[in-house]
Amino acid sequence: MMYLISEFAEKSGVNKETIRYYENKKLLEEPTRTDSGYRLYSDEDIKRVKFIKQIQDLGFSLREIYKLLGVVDQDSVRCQNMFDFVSQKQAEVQKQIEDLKRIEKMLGDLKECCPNEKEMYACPIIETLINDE
Amino acid sequence: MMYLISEFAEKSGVNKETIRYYENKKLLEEPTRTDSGYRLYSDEDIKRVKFIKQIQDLGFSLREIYKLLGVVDQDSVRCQNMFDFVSQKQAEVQKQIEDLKRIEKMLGDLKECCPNEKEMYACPIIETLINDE
DNA sequence: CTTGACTATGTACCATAGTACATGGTTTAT
DNA sequence: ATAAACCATGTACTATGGTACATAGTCAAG
Repeated sequence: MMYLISEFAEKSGVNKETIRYYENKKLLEEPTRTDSGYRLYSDEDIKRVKFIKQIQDLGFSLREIYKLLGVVDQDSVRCQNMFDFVSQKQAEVQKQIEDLKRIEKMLGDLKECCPNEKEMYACPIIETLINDE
Repeated sequence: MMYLISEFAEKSGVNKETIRYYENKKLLEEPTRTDSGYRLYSDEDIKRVKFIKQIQDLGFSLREIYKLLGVVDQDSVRCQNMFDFVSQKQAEVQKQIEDLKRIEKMLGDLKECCPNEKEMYACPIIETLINDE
């Protein structure tokens, strides 16, 4: 069962420009072609695009996915590599969360320094930000 | 005390292309100029750039800062607006944290499904991601 | 045998936040 | 008076993840 690019894109849940973009970025192999040069895709290819999308949702960049797929395509020790990959990303995400928590607290602190009369001209938030060096 | 663009940029902690970029984006007003057209900046301008940088670190985009500075420059009801601005961003940051927490948990779950023998060929993580539709 | 729908390629464009560079004018120092 | 060091402008380039479009070839139906 082979598909032309439009049907393939639809079944994969992306649009066809994205397919070509992924091909260009080496996330997808060069597909087989018809005699006239039309790209042909299989169900395996659909799985691959869906995999890309799934893992992209987990915060992986296309660059990271590219590296990961290189590992997957090698088809050896891939389990260890996948585990390490996920672990590293988890650590990154944990750090992002910590960073955002710090920012969230700072925003809360800024609100705290606001007086109740919010119609005043002098804004303590602005003063705080400017003078806090 | 007036500064040429290089000294101004250095005192502000950004480089001079960034200054011109900010001017272009209307984050900084058109500066006064020398007879020959050189930009001249004051200590007030330095405060403004530092303010931009401070609030940028809190997760505000330049687009948002532009709007915010519009409010600040009007110099009326600015405290209320500033308070609302910070509150809204805090809510956004809280949502980002929740999203990242969900992702962090999913990454943890993926690791859980890994067997102890990490040398195997079949990778449960990959299977999970492909079949999890 | 022509029209419409599909495909190919390359390139430009979107936002974001700048950075870098080419070309030309100005100022300062020797 | 000339070179170094600064400034001006405009444009192109960086990364990211695509989207859109112009031009041209292909395929199926009527």
